[in-house]
Amino acid sequence: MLKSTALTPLGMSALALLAERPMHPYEMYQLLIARKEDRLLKIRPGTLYHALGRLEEHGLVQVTGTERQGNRPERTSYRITDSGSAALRDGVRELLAAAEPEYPAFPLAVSQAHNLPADVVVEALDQRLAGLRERLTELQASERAVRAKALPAKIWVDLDFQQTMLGAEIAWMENFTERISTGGIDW
Amino acid sequence: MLKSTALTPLGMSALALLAERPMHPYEMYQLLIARKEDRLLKIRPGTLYHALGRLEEHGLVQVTGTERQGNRPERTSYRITDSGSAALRDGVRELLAAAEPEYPAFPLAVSQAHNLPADVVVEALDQRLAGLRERLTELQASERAVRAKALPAKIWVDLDFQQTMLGAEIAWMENFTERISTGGIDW
DNA sequence: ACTCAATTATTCCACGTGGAATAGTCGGGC
DNA sequence: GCCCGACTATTCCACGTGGAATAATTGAGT
Repeated sequence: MLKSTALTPLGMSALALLAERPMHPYEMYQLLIARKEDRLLKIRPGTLYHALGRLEEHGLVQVTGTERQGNRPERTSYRITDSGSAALRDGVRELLAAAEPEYPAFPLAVSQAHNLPADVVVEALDQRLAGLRERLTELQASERAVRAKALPAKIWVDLDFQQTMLGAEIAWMENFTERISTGGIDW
Repeated sequence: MLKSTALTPLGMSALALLAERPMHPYEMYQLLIARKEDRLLKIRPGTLYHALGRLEEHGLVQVTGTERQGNRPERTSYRITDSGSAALRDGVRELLAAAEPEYPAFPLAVSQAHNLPADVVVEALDQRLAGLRERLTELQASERAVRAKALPAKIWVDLDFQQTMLGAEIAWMENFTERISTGGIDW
């Protein structure tokens, strides 16, 4: 299987679902949404079909069959193969270990902010801050929800991580806007 | 200009360069690398040409002319237009204010980590930690370098931001691996 | 009973990225 | 004086994503 072709995020999630049980793409879509995995990756039904097609080409999944309900479009179900299971484990491990930088857009915006007058920057950052605080609140709510269900901690560690990172970003931004407003940085 | 088509990161950087002075794509490439902007975005010469083409289609830049040195390929130079300058300012402001989540791969990996045995997870995370610490060291070196040049602070605020975020990530990971190793989270 | 909206389920096209291919030129070592 | 590798400069193709298009079906309100 020539480890060559690394899994895309969506491919990895799809494989993980098929590791639970066989299903068809749209069912995956519903499950991912129901489990709020759209907090971790962009989930678009169209992309999912492409992803499954690619996984099949690479021999990581197989079609188990197609069925039809009334006059609806045919549903094609997939199941994971042995090399698919291996690829999933390898993929997760590599992703955990990967230190290659990713490129969020906000730092770029910060680096270009000097092109704008201070008051415009502060106003924009205040808007962003409001949005980030809202997201943090949602994450906290999600954590309370899973805690209430007494699920094993290892299932929701990612919530903890996201809250930590979001918290750090908010703190930095508060400090930064403060420094601009009070002239701590001259603009 | 129908604000419709948002700037891509590379498009924004290219526009910012042309706001300084007209130049040709490869010159932009060299400048961006020299300024270490590849810490903020992925810079690939090929992509740059496409980006310029698109900017031109949208009327944000104009060809100023083409010249040829000896037998080398023709160089096409661009300059920014008025609506290009406006688009740059708007783009930076919107990016600063944008609270839409982006989707780094690591949280996904964390959420899937429960598929792997604890010792494999810890080993992978240790690898990652090493990489992150290295990147932090580089950022610190860069900051010392710009500080030494006594450049205005608003030019390198992004270094501060990236260090803060990287520091938060490292701290979380140290704590997390600790909790797994000592059984604080059961796996 | 009727209609409008949402859901089910998939296909397809346009766009942006990344990497390879191309091809000429310059500088350094032997 | 010659060759090799790095640099200059651009083009092109393959891939993955995201959104629109399609089309049938169920459910909710009137």
